[in-house]
Amino acid sequence: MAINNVEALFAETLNETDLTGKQKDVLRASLSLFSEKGFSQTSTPDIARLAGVSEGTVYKQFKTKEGILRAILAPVVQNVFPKAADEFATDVLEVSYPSLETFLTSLVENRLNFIVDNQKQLRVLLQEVLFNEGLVQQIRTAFMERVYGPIDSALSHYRDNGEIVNWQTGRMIRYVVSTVVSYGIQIIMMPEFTVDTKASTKEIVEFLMRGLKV
Amino acid sequence: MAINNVEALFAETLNETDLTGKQKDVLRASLSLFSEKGFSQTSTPDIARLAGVSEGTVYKQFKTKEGILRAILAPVVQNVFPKAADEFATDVLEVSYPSLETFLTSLVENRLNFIVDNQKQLRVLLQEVLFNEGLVQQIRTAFMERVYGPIDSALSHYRDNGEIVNWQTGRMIRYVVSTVVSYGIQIIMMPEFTVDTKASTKEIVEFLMRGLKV
DNA sequence: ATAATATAAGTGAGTGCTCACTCACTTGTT
DNA sequence: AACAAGTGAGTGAGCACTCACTTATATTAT
Repeated sequence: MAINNVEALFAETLNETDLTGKQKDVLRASLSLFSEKGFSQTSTPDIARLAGVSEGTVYKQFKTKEGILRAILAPVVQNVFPKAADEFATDVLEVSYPSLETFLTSLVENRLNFIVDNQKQLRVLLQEVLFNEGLVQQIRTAFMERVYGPIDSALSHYRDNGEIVNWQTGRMIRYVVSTVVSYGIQIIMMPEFTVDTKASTKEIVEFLMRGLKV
Repeated sequence: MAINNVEALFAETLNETDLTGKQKDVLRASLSLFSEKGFSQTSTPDIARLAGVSEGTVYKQFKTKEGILRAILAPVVQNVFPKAADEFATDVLEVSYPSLETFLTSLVENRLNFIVDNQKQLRVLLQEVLFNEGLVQQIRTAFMERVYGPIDSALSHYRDNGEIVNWQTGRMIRYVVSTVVSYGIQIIMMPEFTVDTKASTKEIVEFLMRGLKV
């Protein structure tokens, strides 16, 4: 049974910065409100109240409301894909290629856990990508540079070995991502229900193996 | 090559109401702006300017900005699922069950075309479901009552015949929906690129057949 | 057929409120 | 004493919405 440790993770991220205690309070309050109500429906007086600071404090470090949003999302955007790529390199592909099932299991479980760990930020990110084309471009670039490459290498390996269907990488990634997201959306939209990431991983991989394996 | 006929469809919907010309202008302008900028980032002066009416006119019929949003989304929420169910009954299941592939092809193509036809409203709906729990509940209820039943019947038929895997209906629906949505998201997020719905349908069905068929 | 009257639709200046943000000042830290 | 962090009243802008008035349309009387 996976435990929702988004608070712990965000707290860890905050601890790594040299912000004052009150500035960290501002970020925590902002994330909560942006996640619950949306960026636009959250006012800076709201943030000040929840953080227990003055309105001027809200602007001291981040200059604008938009700056607060960037401070919250930048770590997610910059870390989600590099982290995936790095973990891939060290944990999954560094030694000889594992079986396809092991590869998919590792990938899927890793991403489900990431969704569990970052669900508030992902909820904020989700609403932002609808109208923030700069952010969409940023995510797309990071994805192509840091994630597509390693997975392309892995899938090419299995394809060249005749283990999986001879489809374009983009197409296969689309199916993997959309199946993971269909479980991930439940985590993001209904945080009151804990999702068994191990059981979910098993179901996802079972379906993907059937869909992709020769 | 599918043509984006959302304007034609929305125009048809408007023609079916007894609203005045200026009121219809208000709705058209509202949909465009809500879709492009989001509900919160759209102001009622914005709507008045684009519709070419006075600010008071914006409120004449719909009373509040929120009322305009409801007027736009209600037809989508009330029609998307009933339409799916009705079309299923008359076009797909009325005669004897077709082959699994024909069934999936019909379903997938129908839903992709619906996404194409309603992409602006779906874009608005997407942002609303993030924070409007009433709307989410409404969609969920409509889905369970009008869509789940017919698809459950169909999938039970194929399962009982030993044609597909012995998985729960909810699980299989999740995979169908998420795969369709992975193509549909491209339609919604990047309307400047037309999506070949027939080719997409073929790819989707190929993957789903592999994933579900025994 | 035309004029008068009633009703509906539309108008846009104005309202009260809240917003994002500022900055002179106070408090806390080094 | 100097500097940094925090404060909160105040600012200008723009919001959603109102409403007294104007214009357009429909109905009725002549």
